[in-house]
Amino acid sequence: MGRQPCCDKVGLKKGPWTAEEDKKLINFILTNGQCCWRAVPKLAGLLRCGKSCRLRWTNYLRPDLKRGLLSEYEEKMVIDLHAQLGNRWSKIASHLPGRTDNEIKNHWNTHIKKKLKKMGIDPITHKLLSNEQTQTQQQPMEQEKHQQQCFLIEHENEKNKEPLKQETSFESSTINEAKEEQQIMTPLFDSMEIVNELYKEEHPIIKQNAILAPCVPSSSSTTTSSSISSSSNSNSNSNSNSNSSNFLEDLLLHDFEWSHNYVDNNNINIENNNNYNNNSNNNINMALWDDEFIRSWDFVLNDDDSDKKQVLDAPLNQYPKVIMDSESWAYGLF
DNA sequence: AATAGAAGCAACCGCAAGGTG
DNA sequence: GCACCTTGCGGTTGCTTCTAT
Repeated sequence: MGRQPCCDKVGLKKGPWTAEEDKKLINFILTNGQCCWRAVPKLAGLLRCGKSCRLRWTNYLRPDLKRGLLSEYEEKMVIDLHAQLGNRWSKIASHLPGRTDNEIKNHWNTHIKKKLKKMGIDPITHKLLSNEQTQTQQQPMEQEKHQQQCFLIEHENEKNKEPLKQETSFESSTINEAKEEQQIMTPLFDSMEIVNELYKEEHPIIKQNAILAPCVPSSSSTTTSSSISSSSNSNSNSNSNSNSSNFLEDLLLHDFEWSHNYVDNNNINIENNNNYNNNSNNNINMALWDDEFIRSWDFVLNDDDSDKKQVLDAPLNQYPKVIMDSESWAYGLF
């Protein structure tokens, strides 16, 4: 007995999602919440299979997603978690609020893997590659590798003396989890330290608040440098609503995570942040349901704004990725 | 300016796990 | 325990964009 396909593929659309499809999906989930994905396309009027809708929502449309490149700290975490968990991207993603398994997987395959290889580190085992391998793969990098090895040995010794403070919370939780899961791999070196060097060597330092999309109360206008944000500001003044923080709750979106507490991200040093493992309760980087964000949903639902209409006609992926805060999220789409 | 190749990433596919009757 | 269904996961594909020549 063959397995039933997830959907009847005849007549269903594939490939990149259009803005119109996105809008339909968002509208549907806004009004109905996340329910049986198989039924979603039919009810939402989409010629997609449920699987595709779920994927689109979880990987791209979900409001709590961060956009843009992984920050330095996030990348460190990915490497460290990968050393412990292997290719279990969803597990890794669960430690990085706002990031999807797909995103992390892609980033690993396109960026981190290369960097590690370049440094003579096997991205699978997180151990140093053998001399034969590294000689054939990267003779020009020989000197760099030697420096790396020296660094590793040096810091391994330092680590024995004094553990790094910033790692304590994160490591304890991940290690506990890894124990529960009968940890498969044990990295030879502390990958956090490996990556510290990695960044020294070739990765430009990126301001974290530029990547992590800080969210501030609407009274202090956020300047995330995107034209999308600035255009939304002018639009948002007309329908500002002090009660709007309850707007989505009114729509009974039970599957969403309701956050009422702002954290002033300007004062947050992510390096010292121990809340990463607490993402469901203290999502400090994304205060999702701030006024600006709610207004953007308002716009989504009331799409009679002809000014934005023309933007809707082009597929989303034709637009450059921008640094998104919660305000610009929906305006980035619409 | 044109073109080829590389890089990046959204989306697809198939399988497995978990839930339900 | 079985059959069936839905959801989640990880590997892979293929399109778009970028970069080098």
